[in-house]
Amino acid sequence: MAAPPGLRERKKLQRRKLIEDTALELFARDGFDATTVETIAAACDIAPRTFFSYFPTKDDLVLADYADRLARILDAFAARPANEPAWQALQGSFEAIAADYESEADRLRARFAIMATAPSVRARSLELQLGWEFALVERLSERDDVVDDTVAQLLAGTALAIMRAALRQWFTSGTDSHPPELMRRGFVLAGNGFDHL
Amino acid sequence: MAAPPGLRERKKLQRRKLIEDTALELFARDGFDATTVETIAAACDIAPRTFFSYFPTKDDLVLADYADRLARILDAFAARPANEPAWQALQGSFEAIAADYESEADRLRARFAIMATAPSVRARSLELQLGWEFALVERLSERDDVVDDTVAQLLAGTALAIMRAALRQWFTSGTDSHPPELMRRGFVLAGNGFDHL
DNA sequence: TGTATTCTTGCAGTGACTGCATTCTTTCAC
DNA sequence: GTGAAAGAATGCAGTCACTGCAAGAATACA
Repeated sequence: MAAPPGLRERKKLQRRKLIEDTALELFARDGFDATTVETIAAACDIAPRTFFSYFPTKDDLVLADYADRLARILDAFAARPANEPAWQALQGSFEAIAADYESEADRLRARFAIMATAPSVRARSLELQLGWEFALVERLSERDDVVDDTVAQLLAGTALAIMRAALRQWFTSGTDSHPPELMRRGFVLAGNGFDHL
Repeated sequence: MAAPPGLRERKKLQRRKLIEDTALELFARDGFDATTVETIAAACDIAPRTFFSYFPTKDDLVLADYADRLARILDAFAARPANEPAWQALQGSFEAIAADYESEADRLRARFAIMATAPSVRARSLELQLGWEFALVERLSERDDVVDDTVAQLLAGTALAIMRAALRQWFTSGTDSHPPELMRRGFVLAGNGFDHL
């Protein structure tokens, strides 16, 4: 019951993907604000009301992959050797998803463009990332080598900051940069400490 | 023309403060979502339309002090000795505003409560803080000791992460903690580097 | 095939926010 | 002081995201 999850389930996923792709195209063509939910619905041949049973908000549609992304980070983190230092484990996990990012450059670049013009999406993105931070804090707190909650928050917060910086760098700099490298560089810098800067 | 800035100007500031105070009270009493702009306007004896000439959005009303706050950070940063290392200058600046925070505990606690229940405010808060980050990156990039843009983003991003962690700590932990100390602690930890954690 | 379950849809409504035109208040030159 | 110019407050009509609800359609399952 995992391979063919029934017609209903299949249709739902299919439709979800259709909405996402269609909307992203419209956003790219006409802009995020200029594209109404009604327009998206019409382009997908669904009722406007139906849109909201697939995505909670228009903003969230743009960030639809964030949930999976978080799951990937947490999985990667959990898969790290138990005796590895916390910071190193974080670095490894984030480098792993950096590789994911690289393989989806186009989609992410489109999103970056949307965020540049739609403050609400940018804001929501940051809020979701704050959720990642909390999830990481939780995992970090379970470790033996991270006793202090403040330390856990600092580690997670810095890791996310590194990620944002790396992605920003990736998008603004030329095409010759690679997320995993940028991410690693950030982790190394923060790992060594900022005191000598 | 700076001391008595004219009746018009005075009334405007007065009214702005009235709206802010009234709204914050209503939010505390009835909740952020349950308090409509119309209600706020009625309580202030102004037309609903007028509200929006004082605050761009309902969210922004809650975060009305963020602009001043940023100005304070930038001022503090600019006032730092020129030969001081970048990270140390950041630390000094953030400890300075941490002192501000401590003297406004009540107001900030009220805001913290609002953010806990109103995701849009939380999101907007993070977005405004991203603006602080950019402003700091700009200032950092002007310095001789920060040549690399990635480094500037890392420094600023981490500083903001430290600030958030410190404030979170302040609000969740007992009343015996002090923002400047919490802030300093974060800066020291990040200053020393996370590699040994 | 019939029935329960799970969407999809339409409808009516709320609430934030905007543009525009109007009216009122403050300012300022005379 | 008076009158015009500038600025702010207001009212109105409208857009758009988003919601609850109830009816209708599709799917699952016995």
